[in-house]
Amino acid sequence: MATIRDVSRLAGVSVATVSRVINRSGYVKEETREAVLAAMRALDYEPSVIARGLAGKNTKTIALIIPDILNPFFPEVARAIEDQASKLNYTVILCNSDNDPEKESKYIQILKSKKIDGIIIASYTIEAPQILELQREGVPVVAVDRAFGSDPILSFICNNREGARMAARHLMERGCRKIAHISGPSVMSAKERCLGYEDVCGSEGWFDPGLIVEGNFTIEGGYAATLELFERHPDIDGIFAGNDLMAVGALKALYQLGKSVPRDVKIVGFDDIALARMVVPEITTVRQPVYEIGRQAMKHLIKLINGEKIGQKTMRLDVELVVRRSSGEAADRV
Amino acid sequence: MATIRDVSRLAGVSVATVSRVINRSGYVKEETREAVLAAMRALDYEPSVIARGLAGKNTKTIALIIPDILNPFFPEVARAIEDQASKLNYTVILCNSDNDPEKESKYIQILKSKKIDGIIIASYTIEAPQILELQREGVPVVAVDRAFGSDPILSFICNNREGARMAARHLMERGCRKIAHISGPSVMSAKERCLGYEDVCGSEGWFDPGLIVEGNFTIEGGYAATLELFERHPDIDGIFAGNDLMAVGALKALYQLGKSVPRDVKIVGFDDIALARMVVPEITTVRQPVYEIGRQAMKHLIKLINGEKIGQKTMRLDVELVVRRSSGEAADRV
DNA sequence: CCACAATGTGTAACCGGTTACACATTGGCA
DNA sequence: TGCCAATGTGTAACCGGTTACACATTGTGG
Repeated sequence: MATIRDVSRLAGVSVATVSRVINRSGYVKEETREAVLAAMRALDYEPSVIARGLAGKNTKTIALIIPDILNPFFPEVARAIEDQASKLNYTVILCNSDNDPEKESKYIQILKSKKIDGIIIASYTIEAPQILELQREGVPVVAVDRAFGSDPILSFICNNREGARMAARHLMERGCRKIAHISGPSVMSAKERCLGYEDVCGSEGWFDPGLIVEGNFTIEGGYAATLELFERHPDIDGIFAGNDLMAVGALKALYQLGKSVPRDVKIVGFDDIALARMVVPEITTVRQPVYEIGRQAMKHLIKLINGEKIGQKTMRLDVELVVRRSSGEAADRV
Repeated sequence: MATIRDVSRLAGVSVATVSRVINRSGYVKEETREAVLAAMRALDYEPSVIARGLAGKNTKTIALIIPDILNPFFPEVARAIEDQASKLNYTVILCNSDNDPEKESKYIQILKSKKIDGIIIASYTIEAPQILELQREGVPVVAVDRAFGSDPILSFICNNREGARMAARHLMERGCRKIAHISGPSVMSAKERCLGYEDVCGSEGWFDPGLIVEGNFTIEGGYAATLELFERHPDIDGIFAGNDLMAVGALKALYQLGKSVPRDVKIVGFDDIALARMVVPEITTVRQPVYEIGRQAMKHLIKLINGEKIGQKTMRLDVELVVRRSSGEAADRV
């Protein structure tokens, strides 16, 4: 690969001039510029990102830390972020943390030694102090799907509580008289969804705290939670699952129990991952604007990288109810 | 962050000695070694991967080029590779190519300028010459889920043909008398699966070339293909789909047609992605050892990176039939 | 006891960029 | 016309490692 010195030699100028042309910095006579560009083309020259990084500039690399790419929610996040990154000539390092603080720390250590420009993190385990520490060391961080209260951390999440209300209201409108909630682990987004459910159902005559069961955001969790729910309350006719995975688990459990969806029980999930449309019946869900969240996260990370002073707080994006078969009319065939 | 010179100063030795300690190269007196290690610890020193890379060593970074992380097959590949990479202190750059040769080239260009150590590629579009060119430039490449005939390219795939035979035989054993095949796009693995199907079914009395329909490896493709198949052959009682996504599409189509699975029609997929266990009924499938493929790919990529001379050819891993409900006894409830 | 290998350590060039600073040259305005 | 700002370009140090080479020092066999 050609180096900047090869180019400078061929163009008959100094390396500084070539660097100026590359970075559009300082003064360069138009004539010289052309000569340099010609030389670059002739040599098929591509600046070394490594050398640039060492010399104190961007490495054009960011890291995405997620719990597990096998969880179908995260490929959507990853794709959105990678798309944006790629458009901006950035490259994304994928890190699966398994929500293990130790793995997380190890990764962050390595990422720092690689001088990455910034981190987008979606983790249930990482805590504010750790992120603030990173920021202090000069590493821009943006969180997604995770909020941090009043700490000055930029994060993009959706309006969980309002979405949950929409889901619960929808089930009520469809005639459900006993609606259960399968909640997620005790992270903020799961709690907010639970609160939204309580906002709508908490004051109903049929409400009972036993209608809320934890499902760990997994299919298995949703399955087990549903079996447990029906043991306690055989007359449940609506389930609002804290995410789509648990909704799918609920679907399987109901099939097992011999209940028909949506005739006997209606289901609403949350997230609108692709899986929601893959199962039969397709699942009604609250769509998170995942792609938009990824886009915004990346966009703002770049701003932070470029040293722009922007407000570091929690940004909430609107959600949308997507009605499908799982909450449809009982008469519907498919 | 402390630098190697800080460490050398504190330990009272030269940078060369520190470097020797870090790399376990050359001679270093045990005493000196300890002093250096102590200094490193005291300063919380971590060598800069960037500087190392510039100085001609590994960047401890590899790239994974896949068509699309949203296709549920690829998170499994990505996870396997990332796990291995992480164990070996490597970091993975994720690239979605969308099977677009232009995007692919752009990525490869960037990756080279980042001096990554190697590439693992899973792409239907990339062709042998491009990979050979990369190799010539000194970039180690390993392919997964893709073979390249006689070209000296190391690739890991599964035994598609034998797997397809297993699937077809299984359907026959389960009593199917008219088995259709939904094939994938014209890439080698899809073709091999089709051949395996023909090996088993081609000589049956009921066989008809019209029983093979292309489904593009997508859910929608599988759905459409199934509708088309049943229009032509309403008496089909078994479907071997070239991958699980198309099997899920077939499942949806059959539900739509009012056919019961497995009573009226039995389905077998291929890959054993997590989705196969998420739908109802769970799908019988031919399991690719995806994790093992990822592990091997990464392991061998490292060997190539380390300059080991290893045979550059297609490696086939064994598959396994995983019997689930979609091909189960008609009497089965779930 | 000496020659020579094995061991131990430091100096400085190098990887390929960026950039502070110095040094022209040009041009506009008092 | 003279002076100063704006423009244009080059030199060389620097980023933080690696490593060839030079130069001790120690150990060993004849």
